[in-house]
Amino acid sequence: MDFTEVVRRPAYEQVAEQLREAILSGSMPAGSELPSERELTDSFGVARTTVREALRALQAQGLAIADRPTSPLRVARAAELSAGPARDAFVHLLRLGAAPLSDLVELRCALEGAAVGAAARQRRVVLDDARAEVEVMRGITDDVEAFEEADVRFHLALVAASGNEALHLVMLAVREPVGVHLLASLRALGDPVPVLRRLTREHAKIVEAIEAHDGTLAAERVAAHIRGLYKRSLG
Amino acid sequence: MDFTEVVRRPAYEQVAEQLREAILSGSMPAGSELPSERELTDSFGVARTTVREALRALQAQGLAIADRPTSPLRVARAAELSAGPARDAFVHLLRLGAAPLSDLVELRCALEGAAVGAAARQRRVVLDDARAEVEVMRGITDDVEAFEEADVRFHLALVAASGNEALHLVMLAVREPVGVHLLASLRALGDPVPVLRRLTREHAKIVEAIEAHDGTLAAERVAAHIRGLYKRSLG
DNA sequence: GTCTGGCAGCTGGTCTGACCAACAGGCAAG
DNA sequence: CTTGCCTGTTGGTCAGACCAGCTGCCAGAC
Repeated sequence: MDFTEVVRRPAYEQVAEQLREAILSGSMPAGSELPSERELTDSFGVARTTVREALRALQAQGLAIADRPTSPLRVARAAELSAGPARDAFVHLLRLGAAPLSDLVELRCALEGAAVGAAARQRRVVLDDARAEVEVMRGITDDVEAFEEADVRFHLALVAASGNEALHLVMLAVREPVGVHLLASLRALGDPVPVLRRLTREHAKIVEAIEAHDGTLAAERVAAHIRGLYKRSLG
Repeated sequence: MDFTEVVRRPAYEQVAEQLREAILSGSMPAGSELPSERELTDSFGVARTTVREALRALQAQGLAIADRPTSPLRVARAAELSAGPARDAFVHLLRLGAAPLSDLVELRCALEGAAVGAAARQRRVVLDDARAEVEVMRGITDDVEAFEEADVRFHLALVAASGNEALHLVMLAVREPVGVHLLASLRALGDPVPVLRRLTREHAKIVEAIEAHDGTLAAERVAAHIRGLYKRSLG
């Protein structure tokens, strides 16, 4: 006889599973409201506490969203999913992974290199946001905090221009821990002005390469730019 | 007067937030057990139902894990995060249509390209695992399932050879959602034998390039290999 | 001595029933 | 037509209870 191990799945998990499948399969349209907790209690034949635990799980995964507290949950739309918990998953991953800064920088180079390559391949690239941030940076002289913020927006705009949501997601997650170190490096500079000027020029050059649809050149420039940024931190 | 909107955060969310921060900050080491629900009830001064809702959220995010049902929760390890919620995030993204498969393939190219590049730069590369998998694939004729499994191990070995933990973690998450489509493509083949042969040769060529410390060539070969794999799926 | 059985005290899983605050709608008095 | 109240619904929270499964201890049987 070969017996098979007994499986015990908690009720809240089964409830969550069914709801999850209903959402992902599209039988509950994005944006529509979920049934009230008391209704679900009847539908599944479990107590409200059980239903609530299932809902908390769905909420944490970003498949269900509460616009305001105390308002009924809605099925998440695609865009909301990537903006919220999906990004958190990678933020948590990188924080718990405790990867050294050099690894994160390497990862960032790979992501952004691929992003600008993809952006350059597009027939019509939307780079308005990126260009706008370059202008912002041109207007900054020695305010490293403001510069760093513009820098974040610039690089995210680059990745957004690629139109690749997966790249964008991971980029969002990796940008944060790495940005902290950048800011520290900039702050440690005696005279930040020439450095900020140089970085701004590099940004402009990257945009130029993408506009010229030269993906290889753009990728090279991005990689050089990023590695240069963290050279000091990495020693 | 400029008033600021009143913020109301549910108790379960605040409990989850505190626990999450404790986990991510490392004050609860990975693998260690969380306090029992009744202890947390006392610590936070809330009812057990509230604590449980917070725990369900952490569990859904993958930060807390129950080995068996009815066993106390433990703090997750990084690898478990990439295998769990981060992977699910991609799966949900795909199913909800927030990102096409081609985006994930593109991401995978970027990650693996960077990985083999980094591996080639190392003075002494450890490619034994990758080579072993190539041998396994050489021994397979038409068993696509076994081939796919060896393929997974091969590509993970490549990324592991780069020594970059961040790349590895993200790769773990993206590999499976993408692998499902690969398997479907292979199954759809009338005669898989010549295809598997070709893929095996490509794998061997990639290993060769890394051993020759030619990162550029290795990256090119990896990218071509991966894109070729999914050409059918992408149409 | 070792092994067995059973008890006691944990844990998580679930339920019941209750109360409150916030919101939406209807309805009546101004 | 507005104001204001009343009511029913929703989510948020609580207290208390019970069960099932696990763990460790200890006494009795061999």
